[in-house]
Amino acid sequence: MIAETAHQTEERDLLSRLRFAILSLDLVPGEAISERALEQQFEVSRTPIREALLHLLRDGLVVRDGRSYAIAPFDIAEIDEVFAFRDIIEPEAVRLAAKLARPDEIAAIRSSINLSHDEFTPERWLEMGLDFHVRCAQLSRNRCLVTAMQDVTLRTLRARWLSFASEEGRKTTHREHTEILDLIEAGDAEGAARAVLAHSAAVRREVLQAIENARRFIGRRGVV
Amino acid sequence: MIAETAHQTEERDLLSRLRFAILSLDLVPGEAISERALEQQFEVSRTPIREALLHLLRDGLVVRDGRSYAIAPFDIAEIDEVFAFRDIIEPEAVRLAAKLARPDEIAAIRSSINLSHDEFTPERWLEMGLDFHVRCAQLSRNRCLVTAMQDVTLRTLRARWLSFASEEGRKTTHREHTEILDLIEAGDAEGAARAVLAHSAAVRREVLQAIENARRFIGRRGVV
DNA sequence: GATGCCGGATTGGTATACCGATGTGGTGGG
DNA sequence: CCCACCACATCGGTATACCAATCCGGCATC
Repeated sequence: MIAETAHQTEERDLLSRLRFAILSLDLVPGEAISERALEQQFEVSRTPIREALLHLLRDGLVVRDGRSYAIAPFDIAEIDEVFAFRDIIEPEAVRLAAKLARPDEIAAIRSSINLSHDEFTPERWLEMGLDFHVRCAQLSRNRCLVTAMQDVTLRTLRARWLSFASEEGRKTTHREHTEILDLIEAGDAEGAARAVLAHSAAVRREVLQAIENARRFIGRRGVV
Repeated sequence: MIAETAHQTEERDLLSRLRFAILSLDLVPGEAISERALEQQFEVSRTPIREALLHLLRDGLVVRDGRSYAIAPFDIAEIDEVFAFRDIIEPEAVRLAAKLARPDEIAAIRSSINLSHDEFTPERWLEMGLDFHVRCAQLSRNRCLVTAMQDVTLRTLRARWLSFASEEGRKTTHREHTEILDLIEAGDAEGAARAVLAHSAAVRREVLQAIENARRFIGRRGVV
């Protein structure tokens, strides 16, 4: 079990490295990329590159026009659709969570978000912050909701990356997450649903603002 | 544009062939499969096999335990979760559809389901029958809803395949689909939402019944 | 006879060679 | 000077060779 992931580590590592390169805008949105260029850049063969590209394609960080790949541009319309979709599934997810969650599961999430709140590294914080919603979805005991929530977080990942910097935003997020968790723990399904919707709206504003602020850093083809 | 998909055809073809082999129970649920065995069986190299397996993994028709692949067993719990998830997203999808759909789009879907009703080949019929819900989701103008609906249909694809045989079931499905489309066209959002829920419940019963009937054909490891 | 160990067969992961298609830049002709 | 055309570079798709890890079976030993 210890060495079991050794062969996966490299592939996971490549996926993470590629994803990080996209998130950090090292690979600029809208830019065409080729398997062979990435092969040289990341010093691995095309086979794992292809596999990673398929994942990123699924996650919406990479797009294909015809035969060639490109870094996905910021798509305001898509982000709107993602948030609209989130507003459909997440209230229902936390309603189910409020009914089904066990205290120890809630405690685990609570310690997780407190931990991530103490950690300062932006990378860790972002991953934790996104993880919260997925872990809440897991409380619903519905795997479809979990994967859908994963999809939602992944598709807004880059936009949120733009907006992680603000200390105030972090504190707000932590407070709202805690509030949601409290309501789930109290079994208040409707309250949790409302809190989630409010949180979603706040994040949406923050994200769209961040894209607007970053617009000049990104090329014309970087925002659609 | 005509020959543009020539190179894709083979890969798509492999994916379709593999999927068909799984759906038709030619590859039995729960059975372990290896890339090299498939390579010989389908007479293509491992590279496209790997790619197809990744797709099928995502669609839930193939699972991994550790390092090796296996045909996904029928997972009753998962099917329940899929239908529960569908009951969350599809009512909202048709509500949006009822508000946003253009008459020509509805007409296109209507002719499509009538066409598929006339076609007798089970393969074509199944694809059309599943396509209906995805195309309704497209009317919502929300790509997340579309992909989620695609996911839902794919994850129940094999189970529905088991239950496609009945002529009566086909007629019922066609009638319910027509009814849903009528309500969307009339702009009756709530009526369409109710009709979709009723249809989902009917399909769910049908599917679970089909699995129960097929239980003896599938091995012990074929149903979880 | 049971058990433990070792060796070969098989697995997935990776690297690489080859192919046909596509797009592009340079050159020659109008 | 402009346009058409051809050669070449490069792309993604495919096939295949190689590797390390793992699994299984048989043999030797207790």
